[in-house]
Amino acid sequence: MEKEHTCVHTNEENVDVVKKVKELMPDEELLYDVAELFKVFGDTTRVRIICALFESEMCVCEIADVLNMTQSAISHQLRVLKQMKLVKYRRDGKTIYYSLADSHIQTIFNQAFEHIME
Amino acid sequence: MEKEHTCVHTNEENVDVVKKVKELMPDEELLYDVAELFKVFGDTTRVRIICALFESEMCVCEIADVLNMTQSAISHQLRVLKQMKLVKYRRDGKTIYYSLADSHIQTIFNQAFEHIME
DNA sequence: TATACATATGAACAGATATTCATATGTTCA
DNA sequence: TGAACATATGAATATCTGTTCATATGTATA
Repeated sequence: MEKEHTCVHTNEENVDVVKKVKELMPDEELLYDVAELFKVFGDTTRVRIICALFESEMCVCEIADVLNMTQSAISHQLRVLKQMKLVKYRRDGKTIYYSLADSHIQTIFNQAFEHIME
Repeated sequence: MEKEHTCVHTNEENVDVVKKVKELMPDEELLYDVAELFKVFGDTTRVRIICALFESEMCVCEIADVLNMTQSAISHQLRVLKQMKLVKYRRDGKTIYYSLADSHIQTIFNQAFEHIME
């Protein structure tokens, strides 16, 4: 059984609008994943890490230096970025170099910058 | 005075990398604003609202119906979207119709979908 | 193999945030 | 003007999340 409508409005002619939009909505799972992805972008530290990596691949301690933050804090955030497949890494001796994994990221950020500029 | 370096690494030849990236980083304020914008996208309810509005302008109660949520919850989130200038609205009698304010939003979401699809 | 270096991780605390409930504001129409 | 409808909002609560601190893991070198 359906939940009752929130207003009279949707009980009349516009029922089809609601119905149509419901049908056109992407899968719940995809919507959830999108929100999860943006959640990762929704933190100043991670945004700064990503913007730093736009310029050059770097090791954890270099990133920490650029952002003037703790190695631990950076490492925790890199883990999040790694889980989301937003960064990749390569090992060179003791050092691990991180870089961006995906070209979509740049596009997304550019659009975000443009939205803010307006 | 500068904070000490996190590792030996950055005390040697790569100091310039750190220095160069530091210079190229966007302003702190812009980075903060970007994070704030993505924070807004980082919630399932708001993502669902936005995706619903991709299809058609709707009033608050219609959105509530589409998402099967409380009018109050939707109204709170619309306020957030309004503050970020992501939605605009028009009044028609008692009813207020919301729609998306910006074409960048669609681009950002499309790129996000593409990233997830991979 | 012992030591130093680079990175990762677990637990804990503090701060942020989404929903609910109750109610206020604003609009239409009889 | 009063009743009904549509939307907005304040306070409270429960949940989530980022940093710190301590420490563990992994690698190179003397």
